[in-house]
Amino acid sequence: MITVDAGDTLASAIRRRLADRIFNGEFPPKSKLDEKELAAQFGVSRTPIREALRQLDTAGLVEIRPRRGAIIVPVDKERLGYAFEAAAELEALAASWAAARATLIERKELEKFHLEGAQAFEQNDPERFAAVNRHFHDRISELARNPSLAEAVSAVRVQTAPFQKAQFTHYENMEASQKEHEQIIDAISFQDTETARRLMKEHIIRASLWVLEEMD
Amino acid sequence: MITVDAGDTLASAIRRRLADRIFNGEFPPKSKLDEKELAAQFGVSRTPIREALRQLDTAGLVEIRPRRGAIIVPVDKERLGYAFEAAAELEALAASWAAARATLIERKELEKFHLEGAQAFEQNDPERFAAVNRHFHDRISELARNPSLAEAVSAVRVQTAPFQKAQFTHYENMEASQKEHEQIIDAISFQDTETARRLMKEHIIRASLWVLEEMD
DNA sequence: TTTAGCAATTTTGTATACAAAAATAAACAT
DNA sequence: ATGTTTATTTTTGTATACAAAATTGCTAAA
Repeated sequence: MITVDAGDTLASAIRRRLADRIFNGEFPPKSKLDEKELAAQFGVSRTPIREALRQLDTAGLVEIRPRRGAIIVPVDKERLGYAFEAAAELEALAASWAAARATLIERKELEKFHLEGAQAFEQNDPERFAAVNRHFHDRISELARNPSLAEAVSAVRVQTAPFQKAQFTHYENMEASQKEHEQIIDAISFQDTETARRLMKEHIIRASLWVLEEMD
Repeated sequence: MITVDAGDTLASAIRRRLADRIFNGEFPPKSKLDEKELAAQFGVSRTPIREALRQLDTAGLVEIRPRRGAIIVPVDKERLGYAFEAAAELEALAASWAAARATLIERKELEKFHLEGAQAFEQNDPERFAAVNRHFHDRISELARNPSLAEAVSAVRVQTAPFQKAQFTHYENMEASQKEHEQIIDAISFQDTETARRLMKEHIIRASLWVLEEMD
């Protein structure tokens, strides 16, 4: 049974819950999302389930084919490669704009993420490191001060998100990622837009290669 | 009354129809989309209308606030500026990738758009010129050979599309746009990725300035 | 054993019904 | 006239009902 706080609807609460579960990789790709089953699971009728599924469809998280129901969108290696390639460019752009547009205080505050990452790294806590990593990238999208770009970045990340979790189980990856974050923060701090752009692009491509490597 | 061809659903047909009408600026910003009224208009029940509206919401074309209905998303000048800024970068990226990745034949076929544009220009047909313009940009997104980038481009264009129609009513704009297209096609033809990128960025920024100028 | 065809079952898509919140109108006081 | 409270109407959100397509399972023929 799902509960919904005032001023919100069942459908949107369910949409968020489902999105979270999909991000966490709870549903294997191609697995079917049965409306009646989900309705029973959430303790509601099919109506809000259907509305949630339709929204997840246009958001790119599930795929609905007419009269054949919704399935978790199957992201094959090729498609994932495209998503990473695009993400590298978009986030690189965000980093360069962040370097140019964030205030000195905001740039300084990025150090916070570096410190939190260092902690997670020292405690060898990949779960937490992944969370810090996500927040770091989100923050840079914000600091780029362009909502349209931020939306584009997060739309692309929808594709890659379910796969990024695993990459930090390798100790070396956490270490390398942490170092790269430090350099990126430096570039942004000193408003070195071109270096920020280049480092972010390299950073994401490197992470992409790790993820794709795992998929063989 | 709406008709729906086999293998499709009312909801998705309605979604497309509504999207078209919104793109064409048929609904003024902030105008309310009444479910019952739309249902009567299309000759269907509220159910497919609601599903269509929810999808248009996540696509960014309308805004639904809980229990207060759907309105045409009000794109103010500031928001539009952000969208154009992002569009310039994304389409510039697409142009550079198209220059690098399209086949010789595909690159040659871009001339077709230039010819069609020239016709529309000579006949002083802004409507048709705008259509050719759209197809030209779409084609370049395709030739960039990255579906994720193509999606990002079209998502951003959702914001700007309703405003782009007007820009070619000015004869000079058509002329300038046509010349710029020619240069961009040349750069792509010769796989000059950096020139393609720069020209496309300038091209879109110039068009953006025209549109924003009109809004005072 | 496999495959083709058909009936039964399940699942989706749409319509309708009803409950609850929001918008509107009406009555009243200031 | 203006503003405030209450009653009425309208609109949205969710549940349920029903029709139609898709899936499943069965039977029988090759």
